[in-house]
Amino acid sequence: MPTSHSLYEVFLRVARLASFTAAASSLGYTQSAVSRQIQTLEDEWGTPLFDRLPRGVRLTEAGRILLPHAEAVGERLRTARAELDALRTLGAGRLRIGAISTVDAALLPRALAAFRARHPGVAVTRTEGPSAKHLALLAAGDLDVAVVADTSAEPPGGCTPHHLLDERMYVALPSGHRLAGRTDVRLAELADEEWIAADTRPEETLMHSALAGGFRPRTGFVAADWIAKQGFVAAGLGVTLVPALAASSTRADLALVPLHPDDTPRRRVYAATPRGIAPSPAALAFLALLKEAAAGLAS
Amino acid sequence: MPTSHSLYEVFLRVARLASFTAAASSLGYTQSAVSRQIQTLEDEWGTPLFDRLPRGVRLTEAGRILLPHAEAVGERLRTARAELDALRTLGAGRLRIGAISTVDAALLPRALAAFRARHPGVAVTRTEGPSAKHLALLAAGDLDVAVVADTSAEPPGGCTPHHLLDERMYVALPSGHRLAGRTDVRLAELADEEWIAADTRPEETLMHSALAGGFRPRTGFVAADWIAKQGFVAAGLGVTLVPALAASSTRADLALVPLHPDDTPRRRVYAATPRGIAPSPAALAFLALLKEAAAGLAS
DNA sequence: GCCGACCCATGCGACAAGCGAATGTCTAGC
DNA sequence: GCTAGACATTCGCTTGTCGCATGGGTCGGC
Repeated sequence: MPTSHSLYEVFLRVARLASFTAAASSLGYTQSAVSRQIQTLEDEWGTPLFDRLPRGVRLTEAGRILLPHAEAVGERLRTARAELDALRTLGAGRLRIGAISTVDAALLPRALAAFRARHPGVAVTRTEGPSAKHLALLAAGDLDVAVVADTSAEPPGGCTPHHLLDERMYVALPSGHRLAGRTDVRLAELADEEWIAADTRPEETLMHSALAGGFRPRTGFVAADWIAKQGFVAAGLGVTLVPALAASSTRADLALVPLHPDDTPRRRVYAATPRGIAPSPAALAFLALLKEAAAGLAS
Repeated sequence: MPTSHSLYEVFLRVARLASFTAAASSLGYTQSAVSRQIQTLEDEWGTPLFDRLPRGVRLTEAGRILLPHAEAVGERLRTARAELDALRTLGAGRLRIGAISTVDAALLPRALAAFRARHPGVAVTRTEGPSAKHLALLAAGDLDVAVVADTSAEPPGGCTPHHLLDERMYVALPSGHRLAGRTDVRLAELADEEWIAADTRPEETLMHSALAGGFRPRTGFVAADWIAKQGFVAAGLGVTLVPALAASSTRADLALVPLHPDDTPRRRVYAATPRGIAPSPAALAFLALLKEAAAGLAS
């Protein structure tokens, strides 16, 4: 409720105390102020609300009709205040998260578990998909937080990035591959391989950061799904890139060889929030937990 | 609803139109006024309610929470307005009537019937009893209209009188009484009779206006109820006064002889309303119907 | 790539509303 | 009749609110 009492609060107090003077001192006003506030209210409603008696006031018929409505209004505003307080203290509200699938291995579940434990009142929804789609949803206001990686060189237009971690990249090879035992590998050594990628255009895939070095992969099969990619590689149909976050959840019959650090920059994984508008309390809290989880994974 | 739009109406309009500028022109304000009104509201609630976008505004989480409450408040006030309008046009409200029993013969029923026919929405309650009791109820605010007669000399303190009619008085005699056939009768001729009255003190009874002439009645049996009085008179136990309004509902074995006009002033029957406070619309309408009914009876 | 259109925020001056203090008016009770 | 209590009213003054004009920012067209 507003700190300066509304006309209806004054009305309710006067009705309860049956006196302008008592209501005034009870609300910290002078009697003349209350007198004029009630008069204002009576002008607004076009009818007297109180009978003025020599020993105080009494509700008129019209005032008696208005009374329950004024009480209901006050009650409504009090309820709204309570709900907004709950929102502020993360006892209520909603949080719409979008994330790319590779962060689902450990980063996102960890942050989500912590968030739900601390703020069970917040309704969390989560969507999965590529980075570009989530950034678009974010800009349209249909998402509160997006956890994405810079796959293409696009800067986060319309979004504020919050860096989480840089992850190195691995190459997934069939277990019998000639390079399977290496401690690291250069892209040049893989120039003859066929690559399993999510898109025919390498700019749209995990390869994009490698393109700067002049490397042009030969795209073989196209598979967006993670399981499918692994299947193709295991069957000896090609090789593919694996970000570090997904390394722990690769099938056992694949060999993961780290890419040489000079060949490709680490992939930046970050959370994005809409730019220009203040993140909700829930989004801020979730961001903090994400950074915590990222720090835990990096160590 | 107030003619100057409340902050909540502005809030609702902005939420609906998703634009300060559109809401402003829609409400007859300038954009800056709406901007600052929303800002005031946000200060009051301690949280932003709208995200400012380049192409308008959008509700924040907090605004989305507040929205249904603001709508409910507006709806409540609209309902209250409708009910007060109904009260003004006599489509609702209540009317508490008090009346002495003699007006129940014709005056009150006639007015009541007309009132209920015209204003069926008004809840009418009615109490019966002596004039003094009703005037007290009126002053205490427990009655809207009292239909009374000036039995004792008391002036209507704290009440505004509305004259209805002056009625002449009759003497009720046993049918075999020596004066039963007269066209009128003087009090002096009844000096030896025993009087049936509502009280041992003649000042409190119908006799009071006759006391001014020096007449001192001999009070016999005391009976407040009208049926009882008639019974005593019919049994030859005394005589009693009958006001004109009750004349038509006397039992057939009594003789009614008009009192000589010089002996007693006509009894004033009037409706009283609380003094100093405005009568409700229902009370005013009922007063008018009472006067109509009184005029009809007088003719 | 620059410019104009659109939208919201803000500074400014003017006006009106709201406040407190003091005074007036009415009623009840002694 | 006079005092006490309660609401109405008057008077200055503070405060808030409005309209107008301006500034900052983004989006779309040339």
